[in-house]
Amino acid sequence: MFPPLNEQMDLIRRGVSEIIPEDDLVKKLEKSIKTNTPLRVKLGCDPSRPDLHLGHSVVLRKLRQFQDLGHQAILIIGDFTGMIGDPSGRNKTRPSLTIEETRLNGKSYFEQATKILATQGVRMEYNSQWLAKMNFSDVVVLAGKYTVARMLERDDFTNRYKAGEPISVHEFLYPLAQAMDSVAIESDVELGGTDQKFNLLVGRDIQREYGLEPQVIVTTPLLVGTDGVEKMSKSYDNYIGISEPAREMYGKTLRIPDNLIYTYFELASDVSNRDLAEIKQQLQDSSLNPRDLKRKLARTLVTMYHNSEEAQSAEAEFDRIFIDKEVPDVIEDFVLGDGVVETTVVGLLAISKLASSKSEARRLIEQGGVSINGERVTDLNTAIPQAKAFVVKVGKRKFLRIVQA
RNA sequence: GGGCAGGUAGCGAAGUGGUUAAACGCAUCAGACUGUAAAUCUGACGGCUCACGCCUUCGGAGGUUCGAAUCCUUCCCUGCCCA
Repeated sequence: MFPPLNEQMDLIRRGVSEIIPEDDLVKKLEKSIKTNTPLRVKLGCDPSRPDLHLGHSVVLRKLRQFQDLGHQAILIIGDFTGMIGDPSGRNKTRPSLTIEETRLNGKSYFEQATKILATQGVRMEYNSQWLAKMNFSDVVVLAGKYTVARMLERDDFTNRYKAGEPISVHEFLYPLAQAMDSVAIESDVELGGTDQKFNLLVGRDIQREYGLEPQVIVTTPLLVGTDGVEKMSKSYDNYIGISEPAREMYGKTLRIPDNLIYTYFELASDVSNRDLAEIKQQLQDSSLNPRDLKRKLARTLVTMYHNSEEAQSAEAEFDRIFIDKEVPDVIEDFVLGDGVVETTVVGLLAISKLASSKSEARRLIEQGGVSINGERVTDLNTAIPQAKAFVVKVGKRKFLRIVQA
């Protein structure tokens, strides 16, 4: 039923940052093969941000590999923890979510995750199932199993503490709550990004405290965002969402810095190791224009999350707009109603939301960022054309067809 | 409980009575250059106005003053130290 140990280890090791401890994983796999029992592989999901991007895909793809090897994937939707808020400290007061919201987000998360996972084999659990049932004495007992000094080992806490930034007491409860998830489902392996290492390790300790065999932790590298600096994250707006339209996905991919090309192929795509080596070679000896590799990457990603026809069409569209400087084949319409009294382009940009205010609209025109039917608007007083329909372009890639009623 | 230091635009950070819509950096946006990218350069970066200008901002609320981000009162929040 299960592939041989070496084969499993080869696949699991690929593209991971750390396996802690690797020996234990070997033992667990051996036992799994011997007893013909799949390992329970856990991945925690934060339902407060239900939009998955390529950064999430790295660890999800790792989970998928475990599935492919015959193991049991368990997605934990952190609805309980999501209700309390986020401990990362970066987003100060994230509004607490209601049960309904977390459920909804959890569902959406699952739907997106199944673009990567093998749907039929996934088990999904909401952690409120067990966390919400704990009473205060349960929590006290749990909290008694860990020390403040050990909590402060976490990078995030240490840094904030040294920087004099606030750390709320309940934040210490997060790793513990997450650890209880591992206790509840008796996970054999827990996956996470490298930034989750501390939390995952706490899971081992707490499982041991509750008389369980500690889970093995497998961390995957954090994918750098399209800015080439920060980790990919929605709050930095440097992400490529896996549910984005093909054209968005294609365009965003083509805009990543060159030095990310290899990493994206390695962590976010399915290209074989041999192809990876070739790509690395081509990037090093410049035998191929990086642009061509980037186009290949973009096609690959769009194909993964959509299909090859969409990828072709996205590429054609991109060339049309940015190379041939033409108008996209599909442009959203904006209907100017009868009651609208706007007569200048400035007003038009503002009401059509192409600019956030009239001031910004003026700014855009002054800086040469606005054109109508391909002609750059240079005068702030330019009136709206009389034509029934015309195309307004703002910046490099915002288009809108204005239709006059 | 006591003492001290703070809360300024998306972020970081100047500014301690008028010439400050508020230096500077980052981020962002537009333009040039390119490969569409990076790097670089230029410009913009609260709102309303063609413009002179006007209006709203410096944790909240009051107050002093011709005039406050800057002074006073009070409330809220954060960090540090002492107990």
